[in-house]
Amino acid sequence: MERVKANFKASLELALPGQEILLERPKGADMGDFAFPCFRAAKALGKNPAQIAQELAASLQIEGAEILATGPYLNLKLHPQVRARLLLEAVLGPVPFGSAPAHAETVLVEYSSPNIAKLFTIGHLRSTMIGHTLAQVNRYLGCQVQRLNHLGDWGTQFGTLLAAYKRWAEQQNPRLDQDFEWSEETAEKHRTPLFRLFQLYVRFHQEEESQPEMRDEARSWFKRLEGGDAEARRLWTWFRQVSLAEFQRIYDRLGVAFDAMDGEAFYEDKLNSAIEQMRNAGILEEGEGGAQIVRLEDMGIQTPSIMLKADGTSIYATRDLAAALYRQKTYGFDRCLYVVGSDQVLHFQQLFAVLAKLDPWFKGRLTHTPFGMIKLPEGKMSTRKGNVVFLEDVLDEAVTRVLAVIEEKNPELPHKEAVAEMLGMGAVVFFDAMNDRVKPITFTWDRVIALDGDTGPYVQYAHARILSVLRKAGATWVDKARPTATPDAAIVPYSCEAIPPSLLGLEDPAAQTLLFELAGLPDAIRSVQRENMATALARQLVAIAKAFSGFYTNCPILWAENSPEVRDSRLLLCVATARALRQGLFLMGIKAPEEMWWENWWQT
RNA sequence: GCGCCCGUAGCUCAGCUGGAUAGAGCAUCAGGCUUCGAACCUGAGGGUCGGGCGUUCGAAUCGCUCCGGGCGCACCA
Repeated sequence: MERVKANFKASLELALPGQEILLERPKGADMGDFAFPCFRAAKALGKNPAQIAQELAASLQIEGAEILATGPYLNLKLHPQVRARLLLEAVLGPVPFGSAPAHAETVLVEYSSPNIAKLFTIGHLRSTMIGHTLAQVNRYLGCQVQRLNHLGDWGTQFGTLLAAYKRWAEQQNPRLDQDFEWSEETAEKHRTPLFRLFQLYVRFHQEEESQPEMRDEARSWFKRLEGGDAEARRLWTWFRQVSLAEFQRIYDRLGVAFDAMDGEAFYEDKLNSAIEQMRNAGILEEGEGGAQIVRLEDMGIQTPSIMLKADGTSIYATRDLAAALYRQKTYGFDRCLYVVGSDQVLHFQQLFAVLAKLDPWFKGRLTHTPFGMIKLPEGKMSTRKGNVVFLEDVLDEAVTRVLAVIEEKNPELPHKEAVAEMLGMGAVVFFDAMNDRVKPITFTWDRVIALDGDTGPYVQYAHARILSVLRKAGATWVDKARPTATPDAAIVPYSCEAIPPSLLGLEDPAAQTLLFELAGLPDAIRSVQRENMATALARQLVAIAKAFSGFYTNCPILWAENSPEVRDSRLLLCVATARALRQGLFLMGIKAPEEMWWENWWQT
């Protein structure tokens, strides 16, 4: 497929010397596989674009394809047989479809980064799953990826927590294992020490509004913590431990993992040298009220970056700076992506500006990948105010709804719970990717857990139907659509399949459309890497699933016109589609059940 | 007030390094299961791409401006 494209491009370069040849993907299979818009060439040559297209169509020849002038476009359209052969070779060949060979580029992806002592909300899902997808895709495309979880385990919030614990918990419930008499538990499953910590945090902020002096209490506790106070340290360690245990449970459920979990506290002993570097560079100065700041007006940023507060303690900017310097030394990265919400754009602009002043090496290597916040219909979510939607509640609700559908449509299905888990997760995670833009999302249960239409379960359903057909065709066919071994972090490995000489039965327009959409997958994967958004991949998977449905309803597979050759080519197309869907979902962290059925190849 | 982001079908959103007739899903309406999974498919209606001006052979896409919404703006992260 790539060879034909390169061939086409080379021919055009020969025919139009000096012109830059940019090939596009036509809108549909009937128009062709590659398109060359003639507008620019027309302008340069002072001719009508449609006329140029016709002249080129008459003069160019590519084996196995027609070259057609369609208005101002010159389209290369492969013969159906050739298209089928090239595509099946690409999907079923030895190289994972759409992947790229390993190369030396090192990409750091910082994502998830929850705050200790707070619970995972639906808001954390975005950073976690977008980051996971970016990490997977970059690895698939041959980059050396480091997945970093920059845990929020340091800062004034711990002062808040320590102060709150001392005030209300130490006497009443020092181990946080039972209810506070002043609180209302929300649900049985939240009755954990971490949830009690969360309650302390919320209460502190509520009372702080009427008693501003409590803020100083919190700040002084953080100062004690940063100063090495033994009691503060002991409690901090324990809070952290309690939190990590619950985070891990959620990561396991989401199938997300990290190469490093160095939180903010990890950089504590690296802050001084970072401050020193800034001082030596002469960019640190004293601002209003005695804080140490870096002025950034010359970089077009009016708000200076605070590096040390007036009381001498560090701030998140200090720790982010130290982290970047540490990563420079440790990984020598080419790119570092920060998958963090759009409410922090200014912070990252400041951070990148300070780093660029400190060392030009950083220029162009740092990218903030912002995403829109998730709002509730009644307004912004705020952990402090306690009006949040917890991620686990969303996942549980999704699974419950899927289970209800199963009971209705397929009550005999074995392993219902496991299948429901995969589909519920798929619905929530896929929804997030479909809308991966900077716009804020208003959370409503029905939207996030939709199961019909352009959703994860739609794609998963297409996959399950394919496997159902293959099961009826025989065990060897099922095996072709199954991974051959445990996948590594980004690649589901499949066996290489020989393509038979005859590929009858794929000339039907529905089959050709499916081939065309499959051919769009590599571009979609590259687009994820380029745009740092999962949207293109999610939408291409829907397009493939939709095209499969068309193929499935229009082309009989198992009893295809009494022709074994037709049957085999169509089965092969099914295998290719199943692999593409499964691989694509896998990159997004979504599992594809075979019968909406339990399977456990990824666990061992 | 200043800065950044966003206004596309009734609803939720794609499409944005300018290019083919602006596309999906949901909802509504009309059809399709004695045959490979109907968690599906086929069709219909539905649009001043927020308004205006500009650049261009060509603008949803680029620039300016106005309107509407979100976020941020020095010791939280």
